[in-house]
Amino acid sequence: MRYDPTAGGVGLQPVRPEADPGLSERLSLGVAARLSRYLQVLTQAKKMGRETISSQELADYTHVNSTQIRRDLSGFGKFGKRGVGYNVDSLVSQIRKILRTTGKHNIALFGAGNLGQAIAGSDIFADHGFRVVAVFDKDPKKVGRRISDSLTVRRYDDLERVIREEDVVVGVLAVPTEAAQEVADDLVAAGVKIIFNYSDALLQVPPEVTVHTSSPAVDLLYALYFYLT
Amino acid sequence: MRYDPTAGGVGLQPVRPEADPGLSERLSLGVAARLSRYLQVLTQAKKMGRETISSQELADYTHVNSTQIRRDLSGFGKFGKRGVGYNVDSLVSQIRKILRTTGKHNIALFGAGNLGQAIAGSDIFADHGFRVVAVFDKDPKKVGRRISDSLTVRRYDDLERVIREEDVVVGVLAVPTEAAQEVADDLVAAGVKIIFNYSDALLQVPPEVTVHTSSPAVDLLYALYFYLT
DNA sequence: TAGATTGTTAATCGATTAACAATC
DNA sequence: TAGATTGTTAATCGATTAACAATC
Repeated sequence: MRYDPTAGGVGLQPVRPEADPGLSERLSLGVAARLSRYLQVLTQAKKMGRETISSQELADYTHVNSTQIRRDLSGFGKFGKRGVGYNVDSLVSQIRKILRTTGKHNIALFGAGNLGQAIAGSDIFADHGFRVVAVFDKDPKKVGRRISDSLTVRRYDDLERVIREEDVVVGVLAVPTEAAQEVADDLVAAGVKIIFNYSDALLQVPPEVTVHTSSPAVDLLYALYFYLT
Repeated sequence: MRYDPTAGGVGLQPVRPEADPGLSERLSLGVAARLSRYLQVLTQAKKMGRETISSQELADYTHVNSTQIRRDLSGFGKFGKRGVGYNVDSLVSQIRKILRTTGKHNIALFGAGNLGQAIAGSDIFADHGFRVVAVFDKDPKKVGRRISDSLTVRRYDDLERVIREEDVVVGVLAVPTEAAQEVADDLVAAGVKIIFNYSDALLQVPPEVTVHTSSPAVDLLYALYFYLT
């Protein structure tokens, strides 16, 4: 592909030193990253009513080489039909099975400002089995406010209890940069292992916790370089 | 690294077949992607008052291997000091020089809803030399509304003129999925070559136009896989 | 049948890692 | 000096690509 945002492919590491030759072998980071991206495009294609899709079309949308895509998929079975392509529905469920993300996963959202409301109101997460089950804000004036049909802003002090009761696995930070580290610390203390950071804070977390920082400017810089040269 | 969002590294392609051994050689996609990420961390580290940073710290924040980082940088000069690390300020300007993104670049934002307002109000873009110079919305009720100190929502019909007059190089779509393709078409017609898409639409654009679709759910799915296994 | 697209191989290229001398 | 960290090499592994037979 010409432009790869997850060009994070860039920067992969081995996952475990020991071998596990069975079917239950853990995916490499690269394969898992790419399968996730195929899933996103397939989900959207399904919404648009597409029944089949070719590896070339998937390549156009994901910026992953079409041969690479066919190879990634054929490693798990013969999902395609020659001369036709892949059935969208069936490929979605196959990849979900491979990624073991067929279940529902609960998210807690921090910050009920513009960004928080935008996230709560969108279905970018819902489409992939993630559900925002709680929204927190430190501003007492916002507590109790209705954010969507099913969400009301909660008191920040209830964080630990809510995370336990609602079985939250991911914390999403839509708070000001100055507040991000404190929320991250509280999430770590509450046992959350995945943090999605929309602020530009550099978060300090223990090694067992994964932080993903959203950085649209990085993608723009990258795109711009190839535009300028 | 354990977790690579730009793991887009995943899916890189050769840029040009011909060789160009001079100093003006174009960066490979992987290198450009990684340099962009170093820049983001360095910019934030600078904000936090850090004077030096080691390749190991950069590795922790970017999820790129520290040897890889030292190698990427040493390809352009000896920027570090043994036993000390890299000077943050000087590394920022070196990388900006390499990426040729020292100038200012103008962005037009589409959609003045929650997400659009969040983007206009943040400095994620501003920190990297991008400036939102115009905000558009199709809703007549929003036109004329003040979004920030310097931004007022404009009429969508003025798109072409504004893009020309303001020298806009990037269009950011913070519009509903249904509206995204139409805006993309109009941007392409106006000559914009980089589109940043926050909707989950699968945009159809000519090959010379680069689309980056923000997909937080993809990153979550990926992080979740390694959490579950 | 003809056209399209998968599944797969083989070759190349770049990323990743460990290791360590150089040096601040 | 002692400790830390860069710059660089060499080995390995995975991504990328072209090419094409298989087959829908």
